[in-house]
Amino acid sequence: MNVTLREKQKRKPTDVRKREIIDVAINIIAFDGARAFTAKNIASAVGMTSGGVFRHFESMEAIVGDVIGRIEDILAADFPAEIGDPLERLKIFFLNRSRTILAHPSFSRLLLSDHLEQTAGAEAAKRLVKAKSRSIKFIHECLQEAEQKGFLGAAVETEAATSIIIGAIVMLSHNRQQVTSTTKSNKTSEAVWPMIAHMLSAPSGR
Amino acid sequence: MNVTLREKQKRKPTDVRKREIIDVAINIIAFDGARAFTAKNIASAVGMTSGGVFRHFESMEAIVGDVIGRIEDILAADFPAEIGDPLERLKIFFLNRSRTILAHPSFSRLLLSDHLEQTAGAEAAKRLVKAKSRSIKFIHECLQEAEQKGFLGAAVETEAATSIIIGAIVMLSHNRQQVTSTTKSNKTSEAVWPMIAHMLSAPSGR
Amino acid sequence: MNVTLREKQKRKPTDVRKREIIDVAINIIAFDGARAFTAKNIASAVGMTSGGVFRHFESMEAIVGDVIGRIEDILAADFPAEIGDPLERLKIFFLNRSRTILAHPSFSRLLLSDHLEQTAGAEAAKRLVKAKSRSIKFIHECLQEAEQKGFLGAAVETEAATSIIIGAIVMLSHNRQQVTSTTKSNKTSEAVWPMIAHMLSAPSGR
Amino acid sequence: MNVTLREKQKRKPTDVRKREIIDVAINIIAFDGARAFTAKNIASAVGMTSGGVFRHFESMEAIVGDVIGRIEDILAADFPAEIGDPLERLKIFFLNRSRTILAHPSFSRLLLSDHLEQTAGAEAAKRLVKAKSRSIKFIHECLQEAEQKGFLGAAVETEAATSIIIGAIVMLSHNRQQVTSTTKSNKTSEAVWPMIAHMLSAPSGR
DNA sequence: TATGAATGAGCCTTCATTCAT
DNA sequence: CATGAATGAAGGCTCATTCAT
Repeated sequence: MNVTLREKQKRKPTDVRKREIIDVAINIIAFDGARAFTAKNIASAVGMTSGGVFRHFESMEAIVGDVIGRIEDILAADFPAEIGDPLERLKIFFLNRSRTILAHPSFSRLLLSDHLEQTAGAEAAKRLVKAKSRSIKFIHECLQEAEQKGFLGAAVETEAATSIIIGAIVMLSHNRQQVTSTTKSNKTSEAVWPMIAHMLSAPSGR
Repeated sequence: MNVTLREKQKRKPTDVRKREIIDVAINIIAFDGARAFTAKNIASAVGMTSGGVFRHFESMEAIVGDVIGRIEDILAADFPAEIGDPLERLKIFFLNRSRTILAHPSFSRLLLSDHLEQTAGAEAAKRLVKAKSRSIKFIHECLQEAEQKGFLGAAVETEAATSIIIGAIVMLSHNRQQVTSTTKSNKTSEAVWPMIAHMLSAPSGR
Repeated sequence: MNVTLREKQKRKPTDVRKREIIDVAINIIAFDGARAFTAKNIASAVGMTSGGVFRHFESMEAIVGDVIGRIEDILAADFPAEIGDPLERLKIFFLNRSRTILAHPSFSRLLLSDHLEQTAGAEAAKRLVKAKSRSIKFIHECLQEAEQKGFLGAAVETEAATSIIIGAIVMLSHNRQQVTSTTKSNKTSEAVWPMIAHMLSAPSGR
Repeated sequence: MNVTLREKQKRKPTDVRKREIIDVAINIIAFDGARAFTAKNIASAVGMTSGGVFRHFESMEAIVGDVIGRIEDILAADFPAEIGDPLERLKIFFLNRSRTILAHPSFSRLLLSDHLEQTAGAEAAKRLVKAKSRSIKFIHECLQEAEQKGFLGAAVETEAATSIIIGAIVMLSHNRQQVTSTTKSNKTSEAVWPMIAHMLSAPSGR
């Protein structure tokens, strides 16, 4: 187990370093903010000097570009394959996305904060916006379909509902300094969907 | 011809300038990001030179401090006076807060972005966190009280519900690049509370 | 006379500083080479910190731009007003230019070295090239006119003569480490035109 | 199909590489300027990585040293063997040097630019200066001898003449952006010496 | 012999902050 | 109260150089 502490001068192939840098960059932007997104911070988190970063990325902007790429990929995996029932489809998406966000706590912060948009080049920023709105559109479409099929309660406004659902997802990872104690957030997240489902459903009486 | 060229050359008392600077600072941080929060940007938005800013504030950090102060004040006004029915109390708060946020679109962005926390000094950051969690606590307490009084549906988890409600509020001002067309967002926001109310209600009737 | 040695924190208006910087820049590029053309070198030669340079110029490139502007102006003053006799016109130009170059020893180095072209932005580089070729064209046109009027010796090739004349001018300020002792270069320069005149003249015999 | 892919992957002995590097270095300094004289530029022109350069040269300075060595050699070959008539001797030198410069267009640029002096170590710089002044001295001595023997026109000042002759040589390779069209420059160069000869001659006949 | 990762210094530029005016 | 010049500390990026592979 004493496999040495030689922490100096680790020489890793670009692929590895690139991945490390992107990971670190995501965390820095998400938790320390755009202002902390500096070459030096990245470098020292990865165990390098700032100059070394640029052997792997042409510029800071390029890093953000790849960060966004990574986000695109991960978010894209949440969309469920063809499922007939729109509410079922929505549920699957919601649970997938919740899982994703809990697995990558930095993500929702990133998605919400505009940090990325502001650090990214124009092209990458556009891609990010597109990735974001894809989720929104997906939710909204599910709801519209459900509405047409009469699955929704009369008082349900699809746009408002979309907004609420997204808000619910976003909040999942913004739990740090909140009521919730430690890892109970997991349970919390499980309790959320049923309530949303109830919200969407046709009220029996009233 | 010398019809009041005063507009430039304006030499204003500190009180006025301070207010201007804080307003501008809020907008910059909210919409252009922490990176754009520079003395020069502030100054030129206010119609000054960057040097002049420091006649009114000791440092950039001091500006952030006052920004947070302003936020504290505005948020504090949303809490309703003593109202018996916890759900009614919650509703009033929700509507107040919604109105506040729609009136100050920069606010929710600010609250969410962590920009402030990261730019502020330790003391101010703490105050901001407290202001944030006060709202959360308020919501949660309303819900707990309602639960105890049997006003909530059986499936309602107070923590999850808190999370959803906050999410709904947050989303109100994050509508820019979304489905919603222009000013319909106002209507959308009005449609939100009924749905939440329904979500909280007992499945049967009320 | 003891008007102080306070050399610190001299605060000068932009106009003055701009001029100082341009002067210094010319000398650095001319005598120390493009590699020494750094903000720090300029700054310390002027009595500033490197950062201060950019209060007066937007970028290094902008400095080069103005340097070229200055050169354009000075060179432009050498062209004589309308003079009938082409050889007389040429002589006046030659003497003007010689005087100019001896007064600004850095100039010919600058004009020859391509240092500037390489440091300048595309637009400024073009202007410089134009300024250079204007002199060449001027000389060549004088010679062509003289040729047509039969003022030149039969063996005189106008292009070759142009080349020689320019070479003679250029050499005037490249005398530092040469045979010439100190300031005799002035006399040398005076001796040059007669020889060129002789070179251009029709040989009496042969 | 495996018909000699050797072209890339070339692994060459130091001798070859050294020569390649020096050649490339000369061209870069001459045409792209001192600022472009970087290990990376050299390496990529030679088909290597920048690191590889230092297997053949200890430092950039060492490259410049060898570049100067090469120049010394080539320039040295221009001096004619013992020839009695000083003007004849001078003519031979002039033609040799012209040929040399037209064959190595980068040379005169190099000689004039001071790029080398500034990039070279002190010792190499001295060698370069010596190589330069040797030519000047040679010309001047020819002229002085000619003067003593009464071969020169009365108005001929040896120092001024030296200057003109050097200028003429220098200009030979600075013809790029000039009047001269393309390859006529060759002819131009041939036309130069007769004019200089005439300039040196006694005004009457010979 | 050559590649490719890494360092450290240096350069351009921006920025908070100070201060003479 | 405000401007404009100046400083010093970063920050992004390049570059010579080293060295493991």
